[in-house]
Amino acid sequence: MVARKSLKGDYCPSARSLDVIGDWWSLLIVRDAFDGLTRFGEFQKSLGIAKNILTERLKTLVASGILELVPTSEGGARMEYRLTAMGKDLFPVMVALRQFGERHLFEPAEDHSLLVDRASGQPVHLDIRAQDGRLIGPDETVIVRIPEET
Amino acid sequence: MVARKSLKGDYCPSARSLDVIGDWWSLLIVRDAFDGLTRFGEFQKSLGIAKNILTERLKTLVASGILELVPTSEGGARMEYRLTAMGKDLFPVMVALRQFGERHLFEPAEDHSLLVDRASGQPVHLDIRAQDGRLIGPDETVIVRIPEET
DNA sequence: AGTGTTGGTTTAATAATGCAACCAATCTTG
DNA sequence: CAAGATTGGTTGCATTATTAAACCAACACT
Repeated sequence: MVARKSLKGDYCPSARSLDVIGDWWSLLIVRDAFDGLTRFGEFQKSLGIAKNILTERLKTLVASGILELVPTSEGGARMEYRLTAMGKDLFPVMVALRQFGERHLFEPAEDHSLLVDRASGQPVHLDIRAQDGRLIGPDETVIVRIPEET
Repeated sequence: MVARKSLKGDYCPSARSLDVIGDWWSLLIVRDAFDGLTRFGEFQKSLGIAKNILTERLKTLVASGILELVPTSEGGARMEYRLTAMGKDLFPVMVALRQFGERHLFEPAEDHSLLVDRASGQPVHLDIRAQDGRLIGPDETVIVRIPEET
């Protein structure tokens, strides 16, 4: 595996994230995991992914600490894939992707799914704010380099 | 291009988003665009991507409405790639990816970059809230199916 | 007018992906 | 508890995507 450039060493946090979950299938697997799927066969059926590819993706997701392989809750010898705490931290990524899709990738008359607060049934909101609570857009931000403290 | 399954028809908004920007390079190009890069050569140099692939990715990003090709600000005959309004709506996705990376993909002593509010110099926050302002995690949400209204 | 830069295209080699067949271990049913 | 079905893969081959390098036309600069 020489070809595809690895971003592991990149100082940009987004690039590192993409290095881990930036391929075509990984985020779809994670989405299904958020939807409650846990078994190899469930992912395979839901995504229509080739089984060897699924095997490899699950393996790297486990190796990255996003999924873990635990004994199934029914107590059998079979295993299931579950989101770790780190995996659950991908929630904002999923919500952001979902909201972008909702906003731009559906026809007005087309039906789609919606993410709602279980308690109230109302849609959830994602926003980016400054420390003082102001809503912030891309033009009001800068990227600064934090040097390691020695 | 027959092989890779298209998710265009999927009812899940996240899947549709991934269909548009879910390949390996597109989000990195978008990240660079947020960082102010506009020219073919700038992207190519920044990413180290093969030029033919960059050509194709830029073409599809333009076709999807995320980038647009406009005459360069200096007035020459050359063109530059700029984020559209739709493209700028990917900001939350970039911020979410960045924060995931900051949290999980750097050693404590390693230096990295940080996204800050230009006005205050303080880091920006991304949160997911219910309508009443409560912070919401993955387990407090459900996905509901909105049927098209007829 | 000549030279370098920009923004590509083309070609050939290599890597990733898909697909179908196969297989061992588990689970279910009689 | 044996027989068949299901689960969770692995293997090999065909197809597709990506890369690297060479090439090229249009512009910009002097």
